[in-house]
Amino acid sequence: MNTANAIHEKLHSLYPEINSLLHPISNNILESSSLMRAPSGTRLYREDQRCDRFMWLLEGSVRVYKNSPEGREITLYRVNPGDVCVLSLQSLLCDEGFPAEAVAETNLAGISLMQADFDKALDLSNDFHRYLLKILSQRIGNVMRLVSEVAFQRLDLRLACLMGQLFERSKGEAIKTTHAQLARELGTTREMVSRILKDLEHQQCIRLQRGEIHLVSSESLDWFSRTRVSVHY
Amino acid sequence: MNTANAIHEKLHSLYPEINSLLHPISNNILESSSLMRAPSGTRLYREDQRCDRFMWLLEGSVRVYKNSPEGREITLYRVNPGDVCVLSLQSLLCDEGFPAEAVAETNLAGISLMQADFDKALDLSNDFHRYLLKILSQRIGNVMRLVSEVAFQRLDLRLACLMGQLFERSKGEAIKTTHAQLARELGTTREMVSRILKDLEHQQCIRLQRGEIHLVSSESLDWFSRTRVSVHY
DNA sequence: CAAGATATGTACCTAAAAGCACAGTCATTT
DNA sequence: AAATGACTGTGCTTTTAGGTACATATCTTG
Repeated sequence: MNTANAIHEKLHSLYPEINSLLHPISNNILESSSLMRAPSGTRLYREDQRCDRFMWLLEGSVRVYKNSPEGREITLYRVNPGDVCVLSLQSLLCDEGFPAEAVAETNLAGISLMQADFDKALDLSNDFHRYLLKILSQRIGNVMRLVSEVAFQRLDLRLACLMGQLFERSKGEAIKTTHAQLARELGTTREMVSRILKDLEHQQCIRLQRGEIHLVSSESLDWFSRTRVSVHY
Repeated sequence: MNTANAIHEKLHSLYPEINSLLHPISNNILESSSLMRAPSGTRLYREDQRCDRFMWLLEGSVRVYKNSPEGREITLYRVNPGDVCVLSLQSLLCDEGFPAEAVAETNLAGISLMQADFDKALDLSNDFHRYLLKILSQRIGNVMRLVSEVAFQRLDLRLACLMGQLFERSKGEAIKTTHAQLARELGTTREMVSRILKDLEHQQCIRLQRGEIHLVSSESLDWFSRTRVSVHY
């Protein structure tokens, strides 16, 4: 396939750290792969849908979440560049449909393999399936952490922790998001988020503006989220 | 190792369905494996502990759960015969400790491999690592379902659903358990379970006795738990 | 059987989360 | 600048879950 070289280069430039891992198999994989692109907002999977392709994300970010009957949502995790899409794996390996929904948060680029090619790649390289096992294991650990957070942690702590992570990511720059978006992360309602944020503002942790949240005191914010473990992002 | 044949026979007699899967590798694996036994109640892993062995369960059942700071617990899933211990995998593959606790609910028997032997087995058989990928994928799907249940479902529904599964298992025979045990399944308190059960008794779904719960009307019970998906057991 | 230990029932209270209703506020488009 | 739509703030109510504190019941074991 004539795009193989381009993909190859992209992969290697973006993820030097997995170069060595991929090296022995990349040529074989890429020969039968194709570059996929999808615009921001694309619904990649719906609940219980089957899927017949294996996806390896190169660029962008995918949000994987669950819906509630009442119309709420909770984010389970994100797929970031270098990550394999755990969900497509499940669909390929088990005979079950998809256990969640997935949507592109940004424009995406990725490698896509047909089932047969995926099988071939899997058999070709020990490093490749070892990589998959590792990704899956990590994911499972994170989802298990999420269970215990949802079951045992108060909402204000979970929100404070989430913001702590976002601020860490942005290096203290203002977070650009809405209350409704944060609610969809945590599986709660917009009102609850508004209330808690207002509270945190009164406590001099943050400053609120339409569409963004500014960090005022990371110490005060940490006061809440300490003892918490990373799940989101 | 001289126990290899015994293990081999046990494996094949207990799990004829995975015979074909194991066949090409079982001899290689079993040569370096050892049969492990543990009495009911053994704590197999503690949170954040590392582990250096790969476990394959032959007999018994392991409960994997999380603790809350307030002393509550929630069951994440169970490891049943034929299942590989996902947790030990994570510990072996990632550099992280264990994300949960695990305890033997019954007497256990299983195959145990040292890290090096596990690696060898992994490289030897495509079927073996494919099997692992499948188990991990299924597990992840179940844990994701659990997240959405905990986040979105009312406690009485979750409890009714859990009992529905237990009664299905027991074919309608009385469930032998205590309210406190059920609370530990669901991540709630004993009092809540007592209250909800009493409620269900008043609604002619069940009949309560010390240490056991009798099914009165599976229809009434289903009235609650319909639309739910299996997570426990 | 007496004495623990374990299991259950429940009245009462508090707190967390959600739901509702609506009033503002800001930004973009026409 | 008026209109529209997205976003935010908040008072009020209700629901759900949890916590306390006992009372009672049932098992087990010496």
